[in-house]
Amino acid sequence: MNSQFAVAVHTLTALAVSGNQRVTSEQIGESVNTNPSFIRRVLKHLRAAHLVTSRSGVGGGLQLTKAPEDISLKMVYTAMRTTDLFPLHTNTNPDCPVGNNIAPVLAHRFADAEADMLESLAKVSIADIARDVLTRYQNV
Amino acid sequence: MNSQFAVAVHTLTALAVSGNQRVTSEQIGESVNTNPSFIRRVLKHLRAAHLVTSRSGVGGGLQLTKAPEDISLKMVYTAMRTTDLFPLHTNTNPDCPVGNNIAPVLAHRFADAEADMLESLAKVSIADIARDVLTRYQNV
DNA sequence: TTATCCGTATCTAAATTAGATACAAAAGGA
DNA sequence: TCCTTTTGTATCTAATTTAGATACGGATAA
Repeated sequence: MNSQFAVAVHTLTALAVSGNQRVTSEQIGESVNTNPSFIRRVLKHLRAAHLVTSRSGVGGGLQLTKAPEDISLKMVYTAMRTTDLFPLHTNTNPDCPVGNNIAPVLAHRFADAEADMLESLAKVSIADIARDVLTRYQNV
Repeated sequence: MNSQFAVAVHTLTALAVSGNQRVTSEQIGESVNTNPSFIRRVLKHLRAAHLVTSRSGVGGGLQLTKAPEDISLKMVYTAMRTTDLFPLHTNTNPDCPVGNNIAPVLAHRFADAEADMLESLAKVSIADIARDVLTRYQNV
């Protein structure tokens, strides 16, 4: 169960809710209920995608590089993505008409489905998530 | 790498290409390049979804229950699905506004994205895959 | 100079995945 | 009736993935 995409969204949402205050990976870890090291491993991807910046030392921590409205879940998914959404089987039999040709056919169709999924994620921003979370919080 | 969805599509495509002839799990296993037992584990899901029937003994094997045009990749995905497309992290901190409310918010948004992905898969049938495979085969 | 905090590496335990084998039961043919 | 084929399922193992845990050098500010 690879929950890193969910953890990444959680992290960015926590940053959004915190306004412009710096937040440490330890604080995020407390909210996610995991260790700071795991959070920092997730942050590695978010930093590479220029969604957050981080600073060492006293008063350091994390900050969003853009407004929450300008960070879509598509950006987050793309940043965190390490494997295919629909993994292919490999080493199919080249002596079989199906085995020899199925891989590129599936790759193409699966890519289409993944692209459609990304379009769906593109419509949701971290600001949307933060608003949903805060609305739920205030209604309890 | 959970390739069972790909293997399931491969299996159904092989059945479609074989017309109405019965095919054994050993033959499918040769095409996929895996052991018959694994194929039969995949078939368990396809049988439960009424996409194939199987018969023991001499001349036994597998058969589609519908025309390939009437089997969508959405049906196959749904049949094979055992885990969420976007796994959630659990045990988030209930004392944090974000930790206490993020799970249902993400579940809702992720479900939307998964539904859009399924709509995409619904547009592709096993007949489409079989046609693509045979076209590729004949053009080599 | 000291206390934080990040970035990264490493180790471990748990879970998942698929390969391999085995065998009872079903089903058809001799 | 007996034999062969094939399924359905169980079990075991090895490889891989995932996340928890710890550690530590380097950056940063007080």
